[in-house]
Amino acid sequence: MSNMRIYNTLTKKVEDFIPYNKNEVTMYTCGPTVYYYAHIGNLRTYISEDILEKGLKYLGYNVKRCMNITDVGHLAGDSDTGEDKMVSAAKKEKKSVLDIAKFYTDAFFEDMAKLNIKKPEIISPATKNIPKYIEMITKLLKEGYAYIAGGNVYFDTSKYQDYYKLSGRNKDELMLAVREDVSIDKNKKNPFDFGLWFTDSKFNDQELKWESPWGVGYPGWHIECSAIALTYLGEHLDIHCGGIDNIFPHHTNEIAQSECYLGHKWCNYWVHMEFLNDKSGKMSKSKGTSKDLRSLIDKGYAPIVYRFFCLQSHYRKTLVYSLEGLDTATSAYNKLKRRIKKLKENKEGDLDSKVITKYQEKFKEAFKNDMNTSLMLTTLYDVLKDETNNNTKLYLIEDFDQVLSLDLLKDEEIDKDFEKYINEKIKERNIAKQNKDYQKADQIRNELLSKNVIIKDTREGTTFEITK
RNA sequence: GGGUCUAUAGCCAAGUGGUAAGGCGUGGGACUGCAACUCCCUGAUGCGUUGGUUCAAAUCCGACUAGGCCCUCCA
Repeated sequence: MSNMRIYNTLTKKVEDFIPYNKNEVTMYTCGPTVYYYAHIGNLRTYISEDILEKGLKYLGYNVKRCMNITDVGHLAGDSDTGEDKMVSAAKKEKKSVLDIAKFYTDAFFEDMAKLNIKKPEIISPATKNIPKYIEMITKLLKEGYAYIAGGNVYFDTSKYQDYYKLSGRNKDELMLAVREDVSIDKNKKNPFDFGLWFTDSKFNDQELKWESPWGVGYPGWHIECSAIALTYLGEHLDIHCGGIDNIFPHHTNEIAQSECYLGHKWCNYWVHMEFLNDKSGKMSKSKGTSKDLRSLIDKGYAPIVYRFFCLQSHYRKTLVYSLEGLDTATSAYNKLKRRIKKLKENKEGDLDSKVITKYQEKFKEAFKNDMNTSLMLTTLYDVLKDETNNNTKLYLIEDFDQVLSLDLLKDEEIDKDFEKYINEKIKERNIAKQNKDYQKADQIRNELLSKNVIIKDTREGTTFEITK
């Protein structure tokens, strides 16, 4: 069997994927900062990661996946508030930082569930790993990769040769403090050194602080992911995922501190997910242009349609968010479901293993081709069009849906009373039709339509479909 | 200013040197009391522009143009 091929940011090439341990894959995915609802662009990343995990499993790997929840120490950029995001959200909502974290963590996993994103088996909040940060920082200090200045501990980027490898940058050409809200920290020896532990910063208004050998304080953002990944996934990581904006500095810094701590190479494959943009560019929480899943649902779009919308595209291409795109996806998704429903209503035939193997191979090839979800969907359409019997098709659809997770075979649940009501109305309408009382017939049809029930007149009789 | 990525029909998108998949939409037809659903038919002499390599380029190389993202908040 050929290997999966995936784009690796580290080498900037599509490469064969070969895990460190034969059939075992360790996968780390940067999780959310839980100070507000995750926005849909953010969720796009998690959808792609979900496909990656499930696709690897489909190929036969055991995947161990870990995700962090950032509930502390993430510096704020919101102008002059001088607070970190968690603290400022807590103040605004008059709750404690931990309450905020709990609330939005729960909301996050609710959104994940609505999008059929599997929960990673290991989820760890930043606040639960303080001893590991301290241990790592202690070792980095001892071995000279870090230094203390102004009460804080910093990583010394000049001690790590490959610091700019992931981002392809050049130290001399980076601009300092490009964003207005970034001020230059005079404690640093090199401008791109980064904080490992703070006891004194402009974000001193922290609710959560911990004892450490360097005083009471809180960890820097970057150490969190390294420590959690090392704790739960070991010294050799196969895949590290995240949004493309994390390449620099977050992932760059993770590599630096982890490899200096370990003394050897840490992670082989860095996989970055592109953005969901609107016509003006990036949508983000801080720009105020973000939308969360709730707002899509309010507009009448099903979460699963958003997943479908994302899968039509490729994870390494920016996808433009638009109502037109969502409408197109809704229409395509509903049509797809209807075709599958027809198959279910007419189950027949013996499973044709030859056909099954043929399409499974095609589906795998699509996934192995740098996770080409668009081609995976095309394979699904190929199955629907094939000459084979319905049971074989249904078998393949169910098989593919292990990865796609589009609820392809799921039936809408209908309330029994509602169903009875609809059937009565249909009977009433058919009588009206027989009497050529079309006004009444249309009136009933519109009435049902207003309740999201679509009437379908077929040769075999009248049926209905519930939308949403 | 530097880095990095992208550019195929109205939208999403395949294509990895051999003569432009697929999905949605649009238009036409069948069906229908009219619709909806379904079914059939329908679209790029063309792949941002421009040079080059080659028997052959959307695919490789160069230049240019446009756009995204990053340069210590973000997925």
